[in-house]
Amino acid sequence: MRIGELSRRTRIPIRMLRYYEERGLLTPQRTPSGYRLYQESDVGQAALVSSLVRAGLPTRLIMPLLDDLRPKPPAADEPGDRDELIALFAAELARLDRQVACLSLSRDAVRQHLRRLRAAREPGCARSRTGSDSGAGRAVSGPG
Amino acid sequence: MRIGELSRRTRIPIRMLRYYEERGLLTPQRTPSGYRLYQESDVGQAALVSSLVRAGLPTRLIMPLLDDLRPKPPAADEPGDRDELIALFAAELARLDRQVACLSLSRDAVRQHLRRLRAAREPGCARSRTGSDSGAGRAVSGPG
DNA sequence: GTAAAGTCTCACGCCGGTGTGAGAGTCAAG
DNA sequence: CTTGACTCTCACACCGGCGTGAGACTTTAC
Repeated sequence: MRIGELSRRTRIPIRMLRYYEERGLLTPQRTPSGYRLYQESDVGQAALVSSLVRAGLPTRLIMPLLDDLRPKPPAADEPGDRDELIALFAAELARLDRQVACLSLSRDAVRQHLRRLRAAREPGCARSRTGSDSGAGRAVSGPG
Repeated sequence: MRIGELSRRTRIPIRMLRYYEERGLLTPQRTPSGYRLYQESDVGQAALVSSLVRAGLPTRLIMPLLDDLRPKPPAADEPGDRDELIALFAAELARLDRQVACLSLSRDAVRQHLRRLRAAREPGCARSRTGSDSGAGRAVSGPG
């Protein structure tokens, strides 16, 4: 499929799909005329990438993550900077740990705040069903 | 205390402390000569703010959060944009939930990746106790 | 052939969070 | 007084994620 269809199906702006490619997170083929050609599996991949990006992960980190999550043979990287890589990822892991902690804390705070906000709204005046949903979800969906 | 001490104690760059003030997240008093004067309680506050920011919360949302967490009388905001605020925070909450999930996933993947990396390095050579720490934590600490 | 929709690249710009430096004022210590 | 550490404001700039527009080409539909 071409970029437009992928965009429609994933709800990811075309701009972003190109951006992901620029970052090496999506590697569509090209038609002779230069149009990007995506495969069915790219739908899931794109959604995943988008999800990770929105989670605040730097794209640099997403790439190796994708490599790791895919059914890839434990092939030969360049051994040599292994130690360096290990250090890098260890640092990254620590950072992620901290970030998760912060995030959880923030989430709890927001939750708390929301609760109060909602409680404070209807002290007595019954105001049946003020729409208070939160259209979340449906971002990462498998290609099926 | 002045900004330098606060910076040392919170490990937050001075620049950022000023930035937080600019955003209304920290409101130090001033000496006659213009120096910022922080109180003991600002240590915790600053740490919290920093934590929230690093978690990806936009500063605009942090402000009302802080208001909420503080021992404040349930005073009169402008009622009117309440609904708007609620919607906003609901969306933010959803975002955070997703973010936490994604982040955890990523963290696990990184962990996994690290494990493989490390395993691949020492196929046979016993090398007792390869240091594998990750100095996380100790970001948000209460003032006392 | 022509029009319309889709795509390409390139490039500018915004925003939020940060780093950094310049130039001036403040304060404590000698 | 001078000196050095600290602080002030202002301002430029970077980076990452994103929007948007220009100008050219491709594909599709009539």
